[in-house]
Amino acid sequence: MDKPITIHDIARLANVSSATVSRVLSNSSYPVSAALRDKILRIAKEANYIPNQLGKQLKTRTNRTIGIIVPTITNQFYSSIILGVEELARKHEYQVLLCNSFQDPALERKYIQAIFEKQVRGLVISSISGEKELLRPYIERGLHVVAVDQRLEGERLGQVDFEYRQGGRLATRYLIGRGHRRIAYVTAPLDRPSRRSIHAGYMEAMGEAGLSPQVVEDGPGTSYSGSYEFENGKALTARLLESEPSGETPTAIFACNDMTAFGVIHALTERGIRVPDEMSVVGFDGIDFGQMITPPLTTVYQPTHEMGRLACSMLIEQLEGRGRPDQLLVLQPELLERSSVADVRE
Amino acid sequence: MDKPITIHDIARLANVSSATVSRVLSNSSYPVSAALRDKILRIAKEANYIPNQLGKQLKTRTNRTIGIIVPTITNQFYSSIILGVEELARKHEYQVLLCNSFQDPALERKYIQAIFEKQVRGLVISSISGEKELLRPYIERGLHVVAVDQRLEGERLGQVDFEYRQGGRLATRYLIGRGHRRIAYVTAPLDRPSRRSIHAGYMEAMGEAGLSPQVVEDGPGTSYSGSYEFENGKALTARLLESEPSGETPTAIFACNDMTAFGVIHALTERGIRVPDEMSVVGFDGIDFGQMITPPLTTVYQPTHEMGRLACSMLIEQLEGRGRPDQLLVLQPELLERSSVADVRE
DNA sequence: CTGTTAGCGCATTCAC
DNA sequence: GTGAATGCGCTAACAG
Repeated sequence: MDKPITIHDIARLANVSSATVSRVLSNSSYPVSAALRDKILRIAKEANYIPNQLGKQLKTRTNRTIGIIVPTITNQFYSSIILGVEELARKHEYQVLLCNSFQDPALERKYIQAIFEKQVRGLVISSISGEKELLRPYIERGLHVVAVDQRLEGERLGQVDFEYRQGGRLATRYLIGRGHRRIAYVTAPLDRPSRRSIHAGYMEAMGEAGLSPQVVEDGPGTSYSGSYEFENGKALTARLLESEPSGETPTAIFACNDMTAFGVIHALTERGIRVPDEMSVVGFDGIDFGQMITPPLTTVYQPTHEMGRLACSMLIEQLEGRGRPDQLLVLQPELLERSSVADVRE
Repeated sequence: MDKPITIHDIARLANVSSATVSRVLSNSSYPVSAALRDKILRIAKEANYIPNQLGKQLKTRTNRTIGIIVPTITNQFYSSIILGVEELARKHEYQVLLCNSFQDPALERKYIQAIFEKQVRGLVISSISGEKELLRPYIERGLHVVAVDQRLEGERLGQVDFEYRQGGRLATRYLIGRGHRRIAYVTAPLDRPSRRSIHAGYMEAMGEAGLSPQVVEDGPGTSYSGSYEFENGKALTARLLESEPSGETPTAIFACNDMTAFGVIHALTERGIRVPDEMSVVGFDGIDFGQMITPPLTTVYQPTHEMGRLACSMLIEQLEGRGRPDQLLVLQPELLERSSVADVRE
């Protein structure tokens, strides 16, 4: 573990100046005679030269890494977004600094600060705290931000959003089309825009069909853990089933996301209620696991991987001076029809 | 987006030298009078000073970030490890540079190089290519490595390993204990140590019980995609069911990991074969999703989150000069009994 | 085409 | 206690 060799070392070895070495080794367009170039390249190779990017970065004020902040990587919804981001980052020779915020605004704040101090100037974020105030000072100092999944009100940032409301409508209308009249909506706390939008879409579709909505919502303040969504789906289903007079039991349950839908199906199966024969279930997300359970989950598909790719692409455009800093991309929902919904039996 | 302010700026503002500012702002133990300290702190705050870690890192040759390379973050097995790593990293004020290798040795190589160039000196890796040769030159130059999940033969690196063989035995013996005699083992290519070990454990347990093993292995060279494991589980099950005379059909299937087991269950269900009544299934991993499917998957539990934590802890010990660079930690398997296994009906 | 010089922002000798 | 000077490794003017 001897002292790492620098361009000066190889400059000495080659009897040239370190400037020339730099020009060659950094692929500068600056002209250097072929002879010297070859010689330097050869010597660098022999000496096993490895450039120190810190020096380069400090000098050039560029930094080929982008930060990414999501609630938790364990949720496939987010890991899929991250994969998309990383895929595009790789293509452009960037690397990814990953942060899990656990929906904790304090942590979020700390990470943003740390990222910025490391001179990272690109950030993809799925923020829950939704405080654009948090980001603003950094943006003013040159941080480029693309918000994904969660809409962030703010002028100077890119957004890859999703038509959640339309998704809520789509799923609900689909169920109505299959003959369902009593459709429950089961949801985690309506404390963020995306959830409120899905809920609104559900309400709208129910309203236009003259049906009365039935919403079961978890109370706020539940601490965030890896399997919260799943447990919540189970709990809410229990509540739904027990609170209603049996004549009023819904024939279909629409869940705010796939993980919750898994919990719903689990609770149903546990009680001997067959899906979809006795109860239809629709989720929201379209994560891969939906196809692995029995029955495969019918759901509203969100192109997470694509969202990650787009967000990263947008970000890199900004970082490299192309593209406007306030681009808004809104992706449209699609219904992913699998096998968890049946026509209602009259 | 004006020029960022540096310690020199605030030195000027406070009428002191930048050295003094540095001492105060970097929490140096070096003595500075209380009066100056307060003044500098105040001015720095007013000016919204944000330190540039690049400068600091270049000078101090420290770098509070650790790299992590895994095949793919989309597999909950790995995302859970990462979460563990990140959790401990956060506790020690480190950040995490994430890389997905997609089991591609070339990519792996590229990432290691990039990480090293960024002066990152700590790496947690779940390498598939298993070439310790790849790592050696970097280790010699000061990279600290902890291998997780996949054993890497090499002297100068930490390892958090798992008793795969014992896990294979455990699952197989469990099935035998429940009365099964024809137990098939369904696996992705036996091209890495962990898989070979599980397989060996299976063979051993079958042998000692005087039973004949029945192994279905996928051919090598399949390209890696997110749902490979699942698809493979389906395909291998189909092969298993079709190749055997019906009298020889196994009563239980042991899969090399949970995702594969999901595929197995899926294929079974598709064919109207009920789990566990007509066929028992055991997985390997213990990922969260196992409890969300129907029936909940009985499996060999691997404490992935804990593995991530331990790996990171080990790494940080090394980075900070404590702890030996060749520590080996071997975690023991446990059987996670859920509902996908039934006693065999004679 | 090549070399000299001067920093990027910071921490750290060494004088005082 | 404090400041002046130096350099981490690299690139980018500016001369030649």
